[in-house]
Amino acid sequence: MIQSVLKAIDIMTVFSTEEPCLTLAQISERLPMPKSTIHHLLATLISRGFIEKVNDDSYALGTAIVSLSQAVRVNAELRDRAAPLLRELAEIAKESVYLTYFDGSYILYIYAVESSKRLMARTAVGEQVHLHCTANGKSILAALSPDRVDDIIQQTGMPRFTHTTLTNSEDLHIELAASRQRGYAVDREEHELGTFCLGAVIRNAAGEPIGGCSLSGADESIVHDGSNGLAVDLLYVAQEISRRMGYVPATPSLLAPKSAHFIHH
Amino acid sequence: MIQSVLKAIDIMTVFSTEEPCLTLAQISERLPMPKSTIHHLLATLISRGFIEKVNDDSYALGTAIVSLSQAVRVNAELRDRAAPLLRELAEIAKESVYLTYFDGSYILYIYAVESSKRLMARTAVGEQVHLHCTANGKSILAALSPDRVDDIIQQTGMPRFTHTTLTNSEDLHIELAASRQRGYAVDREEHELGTFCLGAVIRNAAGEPIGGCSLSGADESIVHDGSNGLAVDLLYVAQEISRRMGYVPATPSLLAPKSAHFIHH
DNA sequence: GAATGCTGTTCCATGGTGTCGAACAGCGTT
DNA sequence: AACGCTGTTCGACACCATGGAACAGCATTC
Repeated sequence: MIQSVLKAIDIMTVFSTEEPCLTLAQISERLPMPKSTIHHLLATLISRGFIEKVNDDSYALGTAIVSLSQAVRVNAELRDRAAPLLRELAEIAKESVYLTYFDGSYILYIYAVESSKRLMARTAVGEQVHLHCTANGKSILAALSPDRVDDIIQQTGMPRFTHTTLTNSEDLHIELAASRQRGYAVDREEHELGTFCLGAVIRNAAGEPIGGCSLSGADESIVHDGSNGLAVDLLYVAQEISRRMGYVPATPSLLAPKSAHFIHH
Repeated sequence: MIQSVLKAIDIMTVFSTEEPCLTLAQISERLPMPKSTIHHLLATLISRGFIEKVNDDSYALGTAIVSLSQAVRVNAELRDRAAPLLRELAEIAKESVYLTYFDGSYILYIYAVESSKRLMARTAVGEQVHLHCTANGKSILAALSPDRVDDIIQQTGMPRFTHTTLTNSEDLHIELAASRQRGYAVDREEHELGTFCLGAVIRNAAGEPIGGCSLSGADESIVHDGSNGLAVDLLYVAQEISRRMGYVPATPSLLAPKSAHFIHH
């Protein structure tokens, strides 16, 4: 463990969306390091564009980080294979589409096609979210063993976000059984009021769940069973992404996209 | 300059979209450091999620970088203010919309609403591109002094990407004059064959150009003057983003969105 | 207007620690 | 069984990161 590198990383992780700009004094009161040490590290990070100075008296994360994230493994291997399919799905559904990566305990949003109906300013890409409260997360949990599910919720907890959030293990397991039967998971404002989602799991060559994709809308109708063919299209896309990741289904599915718009790649 | 931090950064920047996974041996042959040093640094970066191991014998950039990029200044200050407007624009135009940040020499793509017409898998977000060959870049150059333009092209050069790329200063200055008159810039497959763009500049409170936004399509009709109201809508959006960044126009513009769909915020 | 509190920045001696060669271990190939 | 190739661990030396203290720039204050 190289201490100066750890310190440099600690400095970078002090910045947040809420506080993108910090002065040296603010950084030093959040970290147990003397100002001079922080100053040395900041100068080093500035030289490589990881930190930038704003207004001569405060610091912020620099653009080099945005460029770097292009080369992150999940972006190159998962996102870039999934993106064209997700854009098609978004167009057909006329709703926002999200792609997430499962890191073992949480999901990380790695791609979004955001419709104009989505009013929130901040894009979800880069956000880390619990599994129990999203369609994406529940589609992944439904693909894991019950023991594994219990391990994860013990580790991360099941915090409440809205009045519909599932907050105990029993309810979650019932919901996961329903998701397995349907083939996809549903989120009825469980993470965010005014957001309803359908989510489907994505698997790798070993058959393990590695992420999910979801359709997200502000209208409850999106989660009504069979009210439209959105779920079928979502499942087709998730299956096709899995196939591109090397997954070979045990029982070959004949699932075809409902929408005639789908180009077969 | 803390050397171990510089080395850690050098290691991270060895990874690319083309080679997201590298073995220790591959890293060491690209960098003038002994394997053991690289190994120590990798272990440190792994402990914070900046690097991850894949398949027990190779390394890749980890997901912590994706999360970090959420807190990068331009994302928090520019992207999050512009995103809702850009999503509306994309919906009205039915084309891809891009937001770029001007770092002084290049533009960096920081947000995209990608339409299903865009076939390329990789999203542009995170990519750094020259100014002279994109609508976004030219709208920024058109807002700078001729001297500043010359400085930039001397520094970065004017590499050719397609047969329509402008590759000499004279042509560029003529084109920039036309852009100034129109109020927006045009890219006729100058960066990528099959991609036509309209670009408009975004300014900060001091009136300086800080970036641009663009409409991008695969069809040449998008750049035909007045063939549709897309340019007007684009200019409205760019102006509104500038306003949100604190810009107060010297001569108050009465520019209103042509499209009746536009919600006035 | 001098003094005070705050910034960010620089200096410098000390000892902790990053460095790098060499040795080790785990595989697949020859 | 010996070899070449991985990634990994060890250890001693020299370097350099460290952090206190001093400096400088700038408002605010008395």
